[in-house]
Amino acid sequence: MLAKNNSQVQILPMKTAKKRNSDKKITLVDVADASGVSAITVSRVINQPEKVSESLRIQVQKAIDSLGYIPNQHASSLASSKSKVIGVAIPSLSNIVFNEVLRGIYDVMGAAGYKVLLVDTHYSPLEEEKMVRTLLSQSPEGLIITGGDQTKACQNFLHKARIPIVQIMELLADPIDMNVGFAHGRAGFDVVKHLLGQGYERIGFIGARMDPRVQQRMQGYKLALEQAGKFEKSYIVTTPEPSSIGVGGELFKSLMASTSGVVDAVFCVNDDLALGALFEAQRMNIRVPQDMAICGFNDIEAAAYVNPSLTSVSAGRYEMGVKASEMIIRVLNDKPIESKKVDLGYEIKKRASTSRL
Amino acid sequence: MLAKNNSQVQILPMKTAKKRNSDKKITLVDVADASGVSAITVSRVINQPEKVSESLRIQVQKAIDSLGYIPNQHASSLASSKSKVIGVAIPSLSNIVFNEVLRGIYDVMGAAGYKVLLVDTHYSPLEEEKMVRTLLSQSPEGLIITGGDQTKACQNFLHKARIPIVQIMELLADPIDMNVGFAHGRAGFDVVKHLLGQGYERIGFIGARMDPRVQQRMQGYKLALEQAGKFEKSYIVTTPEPSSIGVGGELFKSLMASTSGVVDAVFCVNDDLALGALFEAQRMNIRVPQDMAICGFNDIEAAAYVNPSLTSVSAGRYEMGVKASEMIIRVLNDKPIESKKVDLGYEIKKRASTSRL
DNA sequence: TCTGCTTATGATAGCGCAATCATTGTGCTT
DNA sequence: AAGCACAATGATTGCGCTATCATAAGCAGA
Repeated sequence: MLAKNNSQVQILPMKTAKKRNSDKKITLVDVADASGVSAITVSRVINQPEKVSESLRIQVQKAIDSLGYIPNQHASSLASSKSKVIGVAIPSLSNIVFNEVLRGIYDVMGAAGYKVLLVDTHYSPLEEEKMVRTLLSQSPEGLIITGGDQTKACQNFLHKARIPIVQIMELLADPIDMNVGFAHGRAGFDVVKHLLGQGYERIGFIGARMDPRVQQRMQGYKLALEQAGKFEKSYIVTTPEPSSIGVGGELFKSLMASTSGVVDAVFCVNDDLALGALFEAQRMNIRVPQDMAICGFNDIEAAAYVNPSLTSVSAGRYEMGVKASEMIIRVLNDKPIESKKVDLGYEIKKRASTSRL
Repeated sequence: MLAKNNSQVQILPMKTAKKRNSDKKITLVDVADASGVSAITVSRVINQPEKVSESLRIQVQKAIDSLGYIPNQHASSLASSKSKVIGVAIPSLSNIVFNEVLRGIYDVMGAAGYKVLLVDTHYSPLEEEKMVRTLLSQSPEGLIITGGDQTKACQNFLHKARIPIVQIMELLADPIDMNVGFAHGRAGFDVVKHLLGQGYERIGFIGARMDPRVQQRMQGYKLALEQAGKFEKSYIVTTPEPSSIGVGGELFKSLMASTSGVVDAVFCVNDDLALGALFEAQRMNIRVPQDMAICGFNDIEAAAYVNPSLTSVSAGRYEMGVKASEMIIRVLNDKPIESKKVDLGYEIKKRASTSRL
């Protein structure tokens, strides 16, 4: 640091130092200078190459490559008010259910040139409000959020944002904007009907986390059993903890204990719990499906392969991500969408674990 | 502050029109006007509240709330060259292994006020290069990327970025900056040693996707068997397809067929494959562990609960995300880090599926 | 009373880019 | 040859915010 005379004009120690003093960030103007054109032309080469003559385009591209120029998205977004960002809020990163949804979102959004800013709300509306603020501060062009459990303030922000928003997972009576999901309550109802149809009589319920979707499934379960005159409150075992295979096993044990083993079927609100129950049943030497039916939810891959294979409710989660993304993109491109509400439906995959007939 | 006749004191057209014409976006200046202070003061209330007197702070905060002001991060980042964004590149969203890592990253980064911009490279260095450009264009303050398989151009970009970068998952001889992972080769080696120690003699290998980490595990497998004089090329079955339980079952079947069933143990490069093999073995009436040992990798939750429980290699994936994040944050705060390379180690969880003794 | 110091607030400029409008050049029509 | 349309390129401006420096006000010590 010897020759710090003034600041600028100092001669570099070695003439050889041809390589750029690669310290400061390279900007559009640097590229423009290097290729002898104006800044705006460089901008065009990047964003609307068809508007620049081929010779210039190549010339500029060469400068871009050799300088290793990477555009500053913040400046670009600020100037153009286009961020190419889509915000996504999910309640849990660990819940594999959202993986599939995310895959759908990333596949479609990625292909359309959008970045995805993903936040985790930890199943908390307050956290969600905070996260939505974070998302909105990035001026996203669209938003995908989970469920309809937003705080009042959050709803306000969302309405004000004036961007396409899709609420996913469940069907909402009064969506903020668009909505893609399926009817969890009905699915729970149908599961019980299926179990009853297979001749099971005393159907238990195992739930964890108890988020709004899970509650809806439970309501469906309850309704079906009440209609059949077979509802028994003590057959329900739940925990606010996050669900897991381990928790499923524990809840199954405690259900068996508290009901003296009279229960002959369990509806588990997701496949983790169901696998836990199944494995635990095996350890307890309870035969599935002869003495005990077990039904899960989500139809994760293991359900089809475990022995006995596990009945579960399948609901195109990947498609949900795809659909939500497509709707946003259509709106952004001023194309019409068929409907603001999309019911993706579900299917009960009837497998060995509930098949006594 | 009185004499500001010029711009301030104008009377609103309608006394009644109290509610903002909520159309245009609300900016810092709007808040400043509404609360009768300068823009910079509003900025301070948001970013360095301790520098503003309490009375003003409250006054401004009130205006912020009532207007529903949300700062524009692009403008902020542009002006301050601080984005509060951390870029993360993983090779696959569907692979649950990365879920745990991501959780670690989100937990730490979220708590420290950083946003996470997550991209999926689909196990392709070319795709990764593109994605890294995308990440860099957001001027992230740090980067977490997977493995060491970057293209030359990508490495260039990364070096030029002059931000803290952590390469995760595997241990690298020559990391770009920092590195957190564990030795996959050694883990594969140790698995085979364990199987040999249990008296298994003809140890097969099942692999899918065959990314660099998987290759390393395979090398370890090979080395250990060669040292024992028991390596048999035909015992290796792999596919470039992504791994899944289904694929695991298929590969197991084809291994059994091609080796006429002489193999008495399989090392599966991950737990999906191992579960697939296990379930398939059950269907084929092959007794595990008596006639066949099965070992997985990653130690997903199911491994501990399935019957028989599955031996697997556990490797603190959540901790990997946490550690990588913490290192970046330390560097960003000019705090020293113990080492640029961190070996998180691994542990073979010895369970029933490989226990013949 | 003045100096000097600290704290609270403001004015100005500029971050890097694209929207907008202006300018130039080219070929075509009449 | 004049007029015109259109394509290719450039100059200027401002997006919304913060860094930087300037200013005002308050107060201790002499």
